[in-house]
Amino acid sequence: MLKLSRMIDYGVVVLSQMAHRRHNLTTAPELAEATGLPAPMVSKVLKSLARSDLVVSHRGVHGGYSLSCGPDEISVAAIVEALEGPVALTACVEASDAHCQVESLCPIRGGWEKVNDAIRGALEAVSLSDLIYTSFEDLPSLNMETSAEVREQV
Amino acid sequence: MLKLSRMIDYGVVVLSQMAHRRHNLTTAPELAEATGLPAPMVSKVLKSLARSDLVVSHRGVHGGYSLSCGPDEISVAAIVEALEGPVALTACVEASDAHCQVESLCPIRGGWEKVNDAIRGALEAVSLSDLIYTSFEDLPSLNMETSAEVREQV
DNA sequence: ACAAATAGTACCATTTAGGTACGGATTGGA
DNA sequence: TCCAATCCGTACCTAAATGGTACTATTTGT
Repeated sequence: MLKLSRMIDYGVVVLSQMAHRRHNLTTAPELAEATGLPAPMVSKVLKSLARSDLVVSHRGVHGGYSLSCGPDEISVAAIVEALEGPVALTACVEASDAHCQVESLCPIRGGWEKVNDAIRGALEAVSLSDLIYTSFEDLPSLNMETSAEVREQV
Repeated sequence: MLKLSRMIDYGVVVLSQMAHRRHNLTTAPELAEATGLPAPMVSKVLKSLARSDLVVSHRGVHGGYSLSCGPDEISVAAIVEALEGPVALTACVEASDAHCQVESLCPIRGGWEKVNDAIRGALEAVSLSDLIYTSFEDLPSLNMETSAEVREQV
């Protein structure tokens, strides 16, 4: 579970890159170049981030994007919400409604809220800078195979 | 994000149903009938749950399934792991490896571990009984439309 | 021996996500 | 005034994951 979409992955990478150039306007192609991600994807991600005001866009000839605030003020929850909508879990099984009433015990109803809150809290507690400033040393170099595996069953 | 799969949804519903009949052996068809879920799905879910020892299976004529322990001992994390594998988030973007080194700043690497831990902790903190024993009153009745919507952008 | 149950596997169909392409809008400069 | 660089929005396509079904084998009580 929790296979977070590539969009979020991209989003974090891009935002991290921007954090290094804070307050410097950077264009989408530049960020694509710097991160090695496909340019259209970077563009797409930045648009979404701009819609949620995590980054500020400047149109026109010398336009570009810049972070709207410091990386410690951006929570992972905010990034996720910008790119995939509100953080929440499914509520109840579709067909179960009728049976909940008839059988008098589809006991779930709203119980997921607790899980939602727990997860939302967890994501809000981690900031972009938490992700960035992690020990760079002693981390195994990832190659395409391993990271693909890790991505599995997430 | 966090659109939890229907398998997990089913799993929780089935486990909840079983919790009401604790220590009573119940067959997969019975559970399907009681929950209103498609029988093959219930069967599938139970098989997975049995593989992870969340339920105990008894084969043969008067066989069936029963919970292996109390609903307060089953965490949501355990259910998720039984049905979808280990709880973890993607590590890094595939193509970024080369660039991480070359550009010297794909700063993420392992930063996700913090998020993983936070989420895993959140899921482990909520038990099946937490999901079950929630105020039944004053919960809006869900119909197929609304629950489908809720499921969106989870 | 038979029937009721779980176990396992393979398979299909639909949805969703990743990714691309294109045309429009905005702005600064030649 | 026009052009070029940039962001914006939408639509579209392909590929993979998911939801769901079917079938066969295995176990076990009567």
